[in-house]
Amino acid sequence: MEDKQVLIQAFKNAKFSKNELEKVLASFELVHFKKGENILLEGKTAKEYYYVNDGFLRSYVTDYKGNDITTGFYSKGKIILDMTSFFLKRPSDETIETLTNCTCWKITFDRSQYLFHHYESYREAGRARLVGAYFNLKKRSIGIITKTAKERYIELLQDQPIIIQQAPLKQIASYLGVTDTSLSRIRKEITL
Amino acid sequence: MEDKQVLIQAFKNAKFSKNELEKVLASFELVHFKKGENILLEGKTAKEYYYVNDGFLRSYVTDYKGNDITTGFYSKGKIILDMTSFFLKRPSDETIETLTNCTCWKITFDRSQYLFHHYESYREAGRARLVGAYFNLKKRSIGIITKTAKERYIELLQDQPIIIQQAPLKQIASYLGVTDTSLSRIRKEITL
DNA sequence: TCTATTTCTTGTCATTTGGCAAGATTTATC
DNA sequence: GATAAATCTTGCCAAATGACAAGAAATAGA
Repeated sequence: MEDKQVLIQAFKNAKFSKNELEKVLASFELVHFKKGENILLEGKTAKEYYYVNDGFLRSYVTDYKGNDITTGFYSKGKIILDMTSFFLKRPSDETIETLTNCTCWKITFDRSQYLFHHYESYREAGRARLVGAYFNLKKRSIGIITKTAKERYIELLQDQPIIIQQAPLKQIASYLGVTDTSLSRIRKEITL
Repeated sequence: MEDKQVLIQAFKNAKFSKNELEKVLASFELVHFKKGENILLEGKTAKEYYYVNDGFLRSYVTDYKGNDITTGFYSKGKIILDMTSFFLKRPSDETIETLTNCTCWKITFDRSQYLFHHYESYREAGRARLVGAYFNLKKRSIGIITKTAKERYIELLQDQPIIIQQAPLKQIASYLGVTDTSLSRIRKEITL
């Protein structure tokens, strides 16, 4: 049974009429992914975006030394959208992979674009989401500058414990901007 | 004489009709600031945004230790827009100050909002700008994680020499995420 | 021009974090 | 359940960066 609770929640702040909300919800299609699949590959252009219905995913980039840096984790209700690739139609610089079996609500660029230009509420919601993503990223980069690795880890533990629980240490480490060795020591120190 | 070259340049990729472009350009007003003025203050809500016509500015936040962290520098042609405050109507967490006498093209929220909802090209341009800002910020935070302070400094020197030339060392240092002491040493090392 | 103030440099030393490698532990596969 | 593979921990030492303070240099005001 398709329960669109995740989507309803995602748009709960948008000021849609009943009819508009239905049009928006009807624009999403449920898709399944197996653990280990890439739902977006570096170099490909994103032609859709998703909301996580169930499962756990991450996005990462490969730096000039060949290391992969995790740029985000996504759990139920989170949006999966490589904005740069999706909106600017450029090859993505990141890969998005499933860490578990997943189901996601998918919407295509064309459909999203249609909604964006025809429904004021949809574009307000979209803009707010974009701005929110920018805000979070800014907060995170200031954190990298002003806080120690330990402080950042504790903050992540408090704000998004699901990441600590589900993701492997190495991926959490690169997400926090430390080596896995260091993160292992930080963990030890904290649980003492 | 009011030469709107800066604005024309800023919207050069937008697909405006001649009439639309004129409407957009007419929405901006030239304002003057003296060196040392705050054009946005932490805690206040941004009710307008700007394009720099002439001069040099920076934005900064104050971290939990009381240090100010420079989050951006703005020279001719650059947009000055605290997105979070402007779009979400929230008190700003940053202050924007002029580092020289400045002239800027100003547009109000209400006017921008009008254009956004009435002109498809304006909202496409706005979205592209937002996505571009997100992309730059992401690139910068990945840089903080993967590169040494020296590498980041060299990169800044190549990409935006105007910042190195115009801003005081301490502000560049916090922008790069290092102490002023370290940056001073990095400079020395490079010019050897 | 002459102070006063701010900015920048430099020395010394401490702290944080990284790099590498070995071993322990957990997880996957047959 | 046994083996292989991946993940995590730990020890050792090196490199990067920070903290503090003193002095030099540049800049701003009077």
